[in-house]
Amino acid sequence: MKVPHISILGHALLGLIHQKPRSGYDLRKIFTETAMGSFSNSPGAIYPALERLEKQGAIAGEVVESSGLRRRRVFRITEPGEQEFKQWLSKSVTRDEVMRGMGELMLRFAFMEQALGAQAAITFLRKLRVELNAYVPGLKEYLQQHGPQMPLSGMLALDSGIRNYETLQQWVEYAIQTYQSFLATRQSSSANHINTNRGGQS
Amino acid sequence: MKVPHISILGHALLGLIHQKPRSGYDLRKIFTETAMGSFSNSPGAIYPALERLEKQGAIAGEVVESSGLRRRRVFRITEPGEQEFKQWLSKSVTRDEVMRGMGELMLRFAFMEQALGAQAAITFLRKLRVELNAYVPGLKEYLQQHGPQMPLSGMLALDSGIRNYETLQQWVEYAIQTYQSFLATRQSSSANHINTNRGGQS
DNA sequence: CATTTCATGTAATCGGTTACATGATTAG
DNA sequence: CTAATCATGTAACCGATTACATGAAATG
Repeated sequence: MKVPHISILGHALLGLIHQKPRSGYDLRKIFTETAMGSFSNSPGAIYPALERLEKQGAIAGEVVESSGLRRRRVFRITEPGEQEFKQWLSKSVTRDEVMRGMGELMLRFAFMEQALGAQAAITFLRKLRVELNAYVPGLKEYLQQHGPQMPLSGMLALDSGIRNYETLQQWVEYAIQTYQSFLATRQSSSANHINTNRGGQS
Repeated sequence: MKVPHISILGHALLGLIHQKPRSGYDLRKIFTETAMGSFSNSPGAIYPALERLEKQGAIAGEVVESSGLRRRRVFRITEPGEQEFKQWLSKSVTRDEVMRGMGELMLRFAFMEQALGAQAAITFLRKLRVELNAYVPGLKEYLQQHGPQMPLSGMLALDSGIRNYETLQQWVEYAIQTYQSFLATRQSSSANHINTNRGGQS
């Protein structure tokens, strides 16, 4: 009921549990073995985080004694948890978030399609494009003005950050196009015979 | 004397104070107004961090009553502090650091030239190049293998991360070349007139 | 004279790190 | 039988966030 605040790690866990029920050990493995390695895989981070989510009613754990293995607590997402998760995903892209680093934004995006659909992902990308276009020129201007008075390594470090944002701008264009042709392909099974799925959300 | 551990924020503060003596307010302004906006500018983060550094003997504060303004505590770096700072800068680039994100690595690099000289910066970049070249192919392979089974947004998010690393690889090449011609220019006040870049080392 | 800016702090809380503890099950 | 892996926890510590407090000097 009461969902006071959930950390980034908490939302990562929530998102993975939203995909399908998982145990703490499953989640740890994901953080150690997949590309989600930026999150802590330490039990001292994950188990307390799961406890908090459970206490908040966002997930529910059930002890499972599957075939020989040690008892596992498998968590599934609850209704309030799913609501909170979707609300988190629905948050608009702010300039501030873009400035402080893309970590949480990318996490949101990565979960977005499954939970909210492709259209939401496109909307997200469009807003991200707007914010990037508004933010990046100022960064470049800052480099041009202050660069010459900075030590070379400072200037280069700043340049690296700017290059990352420019790469991100290119990626956003690519991602939008990818999604649009993805949607086009989906709905163009109409023409004359198959019509695989008529009622995807538009 | 005892320097048990210093956080990233602590090292950022230490580096800025190493450049020249600064007050807490100066440091806060840097974090709010310059491109170092990824660090917390909140007094509840900075003043306690400064206290810790002072207690550890890495910096020393002196109250200054300059012309009309309110009293300020201006911190300067101490000998042990400078030693610790340079040791931190001298840490080698590890695969693990590269994987968990470039934040601290870039901070180190940004301060490196002033504190350790251009040669150290080049050495750092070369090691970073090695680690990137060792890490990135695995990421791309991971995407190729698992991408098709991932939701599109997950795949794109991973692609964004890979693009960032590729951009970083390009940046490293650029940065190495920039430093090499910088050094060449410096030492070429010998020949007879211009000789802009003779011998980058290969 | 009131508001803004300069400047430094403190207290509550919370989440992550590190390290340790435990016990069951499978593999060699 | 012993080691490795599966699996879940706990406790101490520490640092960051948030929000509040204070007070002096400059600005209008």
